Amino acid sequence: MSEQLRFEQKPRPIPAATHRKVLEAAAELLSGKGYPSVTIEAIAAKAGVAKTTIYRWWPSKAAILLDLFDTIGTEQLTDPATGNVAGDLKVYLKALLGLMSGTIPGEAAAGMFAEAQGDPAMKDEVCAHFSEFRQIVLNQIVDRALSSGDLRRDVDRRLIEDLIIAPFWYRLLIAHEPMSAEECERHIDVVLSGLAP
Amino acid sequence: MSEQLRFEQKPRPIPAATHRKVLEAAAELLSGKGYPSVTIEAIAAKAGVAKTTIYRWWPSKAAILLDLFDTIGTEQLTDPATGNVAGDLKVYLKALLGLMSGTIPGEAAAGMFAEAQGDPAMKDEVCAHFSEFRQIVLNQIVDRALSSGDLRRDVDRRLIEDLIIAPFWYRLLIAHEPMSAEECERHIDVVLSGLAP
Amino acid sequence: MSEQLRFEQKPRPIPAATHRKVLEAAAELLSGKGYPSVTIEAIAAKAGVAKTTIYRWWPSKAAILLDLFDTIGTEQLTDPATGNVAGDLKVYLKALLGLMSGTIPGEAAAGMFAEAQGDPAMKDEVCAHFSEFRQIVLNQIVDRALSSGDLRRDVDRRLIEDLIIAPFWYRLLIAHEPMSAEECERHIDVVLSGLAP
Amino acid sequence: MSEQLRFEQKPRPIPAATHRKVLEAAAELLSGKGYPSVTIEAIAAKAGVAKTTIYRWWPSKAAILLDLFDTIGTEQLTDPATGNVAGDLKVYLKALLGLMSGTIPGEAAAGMFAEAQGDPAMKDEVCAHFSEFRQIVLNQIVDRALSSGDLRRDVDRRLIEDLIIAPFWYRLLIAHEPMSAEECERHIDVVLSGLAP
DNA sequence: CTATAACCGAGACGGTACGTCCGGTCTTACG
DNA sequence: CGTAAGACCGGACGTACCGTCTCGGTTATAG
Repeated sequence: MSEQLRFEQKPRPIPAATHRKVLEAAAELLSGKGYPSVTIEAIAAKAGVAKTTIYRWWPSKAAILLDLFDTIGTEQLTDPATGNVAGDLKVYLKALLGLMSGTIPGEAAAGMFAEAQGDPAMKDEVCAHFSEFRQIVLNQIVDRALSSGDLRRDVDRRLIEDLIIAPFWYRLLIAHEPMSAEECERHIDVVLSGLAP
Repeated sequence: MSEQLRFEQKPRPIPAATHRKVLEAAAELLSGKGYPSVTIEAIAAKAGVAKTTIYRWWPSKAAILLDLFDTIGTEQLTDPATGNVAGDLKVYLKALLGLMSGTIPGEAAAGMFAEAQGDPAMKDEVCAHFSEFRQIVLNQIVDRALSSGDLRRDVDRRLIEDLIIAPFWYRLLIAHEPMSAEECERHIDVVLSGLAP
Repeated sequence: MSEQLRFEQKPRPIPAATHRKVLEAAAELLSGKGYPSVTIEAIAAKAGVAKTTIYRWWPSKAAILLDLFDTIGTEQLTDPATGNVAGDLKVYLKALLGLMSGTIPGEAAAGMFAEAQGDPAMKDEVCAHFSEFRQIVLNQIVDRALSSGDLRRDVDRRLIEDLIIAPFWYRLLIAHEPMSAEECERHIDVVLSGLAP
Repeated sequence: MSEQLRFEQKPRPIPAATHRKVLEAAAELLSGKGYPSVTIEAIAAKAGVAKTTIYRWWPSKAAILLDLFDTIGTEQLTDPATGNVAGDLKVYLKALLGLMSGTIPGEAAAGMFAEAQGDPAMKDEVCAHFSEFRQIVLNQIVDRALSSGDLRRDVDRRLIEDLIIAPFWYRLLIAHEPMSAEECERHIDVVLSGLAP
C-alpha cells in the first residue's frame, strides 16, 4: 500500500511537445491580441491541441499563464552579486522591469493577477509564485546586506522587502504607470538611505 | 423670449432610485456570495431593474463597482489633521485598512482591479479613481509635512507617496496578506524615519 | 367656421402631419432596408415622432402597414370595364401585379401577412383588407361576367374568384416567384376557358 | 430517397437524441401555446438542451420548423395512384388538408412562412421545401394524367399545378379560411373540367 | 387674454428573446 | 491506451425592440 506513494511523488510528467505547444500558443495570443483573447478555447485551437488535453495538465487558465511566466522568468533573473547592495538592488529591479516590460510577461502577470481574484486556491498559487519571484533573488541580496551590516537590523525583514518591491508592482499592476529605469534607481537610493543603519 | 440654446448637453444624472437600487444590489451580492457572483444579470435581478437600464447608465460591471466604491469610500476617508505627520498617516492608513477590510469594498476593489485588465479605457478610469483615493487625503498630509519641514524636500513627491501607499495596496491586492494595524504603524515609522530631513 | 369640428362622434382624427410623416417613414424603411428593418422604433426615429404618438394612433405595426397599403393601393386599382371579361381580368391582374411589384407595397403585403400570424385580431383585420382588395374590383368584373353569361353559373362564386386570384397571391407571397405579365394573361385565358359555360 | 454519402460528405448528421428532443419540444410548444410561444429559448428549455446546441444544428427557428414540417409531412403524403386523376387529386388534397388541419403543422406552416419574410436565404429554403411538398406527389399525379391524356397538354405544367394547389394554400395561409373537404372536391372537379382535353 | 387641456418630443423603464462566447465535462474514433 | 476532435449543458454577455410610463413644452381653443 505504501509502495504506491513512492511513485506518486512525481505524478505529472507533462509531455514535452504538448507543454511547448500550449505555452507557445498562450504566448502568441498574449503578445498578439492581448490578455482578453487568451481563452482556453483559443489556446487549444492555436496549439492544435484538444481542450481535454489542456484540462488534463493544467487546472485552469491561470495555471498556464503561471507556467508560462515561470518558464520565461526564471532564466532571466539572477543574483547580480556585485558586492554592493544598492547596485545589486538596482540591477535586480531593472532586470525585473525589463522582464515585465515585454508584452508577454507583462500581460501574463496582469492577467494572472486578475484571474486570481475570486478563486482562493488560485490566489494562493499565484501569490506563492509571485513571492518566489520576489524572494529567490531579493532574499539573497537582502540577506547579504543584513549580514554585511548595510541594512538596519531593527526593521522587520518583510517590511524591508515590501518597501523595496511594493512600489514596483504597485506602479506596474495597480497604477499602470510602470517605473522607468531612472525611477527604479532613485527609488532604491531613497529606500536605502532610509534603511541604512 | 429667446430660444434655448442647447449647445450645452449636460448628461442626465442617473435617477436616484435606480442608482440606489443597483448599488445596493451590487453590495449585497458582493458581501453575500462574493465577487464572482456579481454579474450584471444578477444585479439586475436583485435590484428589480432591467438589464437595459443598467447598460444605459453604466458602461460595464466595473463601472458599477467603481461607483459603489466611491459612494462608500469618500464618506469614510477624511483628513485627520492631528498636527503630526506620523499620526496623520497612521490614522489615514488604518482608516483605509478598516475600509478595505469590509467585505464589500475589499471585494469590490479586487474585482474592479481584475476587471480593468484588458480594457484600456476601464483601466484608466479605475486608475484615476484609485489615484484620487490615494491623493485627496494623502496629498493634503504630505503637503503639510513638506511645508512644515517634516519631510525631505529633495525627494520626488510621487516617490514619497508611493513609498507610503504602495506597500499597503501591494499587501492587500497582490500579496493578499493585508497589513495589520500594527504593521501599518511600523511601516509609517520606518518610511518617515527614512524621509525625515 | 365654427361648425367645422362640430361632429365629434368619431373620436379619432389622426393629425394629417403625423399621419403623413409616419407613413412616409414606414415607406422609406420598407423600400430602403426591407421589411425586417421596419420597427416601431425605427419608424418613430425616422419620422421624428415619439413612439407614444404612434401607439396613440395605431394599435400595432401591422396597422401602420395596413394604412400604408390602403393609401397606396386604393388609388391605383379601378374597374377597367372594357366590356370583355378576359380583358377586364387581365387588366385588373396586371394592375395588381404592377402595384405589388413596387418594393413598398410588396414588402408591406408580405410583412403584414407575416405579422398577422399568431395574432387572431390582426389576422382578421388583415384578411378583411385583403378581401376588400380582391373584391371591390374583382367582384364587379365577375358580377358582370355572370350576368352577361360569360361565366358558368353552376360554380360557386367564391370558387371562381379563388381560381382567378389565388395563384396570383400564391406565386407572390408563398412561392416568391411572382407571375409575369404574360403568365397573368395565360392564367386568365386558361381559367376562363375552363369556366366558360 | 437521398442517400447519405458518409465517406465524402463532411457535415456530421444531427445526433438522433438531440434531433428528437428538439423537434418534440417544438411540436409541444406549437400545439400548446401556439406559434408565438415558439422561441429558441423555450425550445431549448423544454428540450433540456443548450441553446448553443440548437444553434449548432439549425441556423434559425424557421429551420427547426421546416425540419419538423418535413418529419411530419413526408410520412403522411403518399401518391394514392387510384388510376383516376380526379380521385388522386382529391385524395391528395384532402390528405394535405388533414395534415395541415392539425395544430402542429398548421401553426408550423404559418410560422415558417411568416419567419421566411425578410430573410432571403430562409425564403429560398422555405420555398424549396414547400415546392417539394407540392411536387413530389402532385408531380407524379400530373405526370400520369398528362401521359394518359387526361389533361390538356397545351397548358404550361406550372400553370396547371398552380391552379390545383394555389387555392388550397391561399385559403389556408392568406385568407385564413381553409377549404373544407367538400370544397376540395368541388375545386378539383372545376379545375379538371377546365383542363380536360 | 389667460387657463386648461390635448397633444406632442423625448426617452427611461421592466421585459423577452436574441445570437454569441466561453467554461468545464463527457463521448467518440483514430492511431 | 492516450489523445484529437468536438458535442454537450450551462450561464452570462451585450443588443434590439417591445409596449408602458412619466416628464416638460407647445399649441389652440374655451372661459
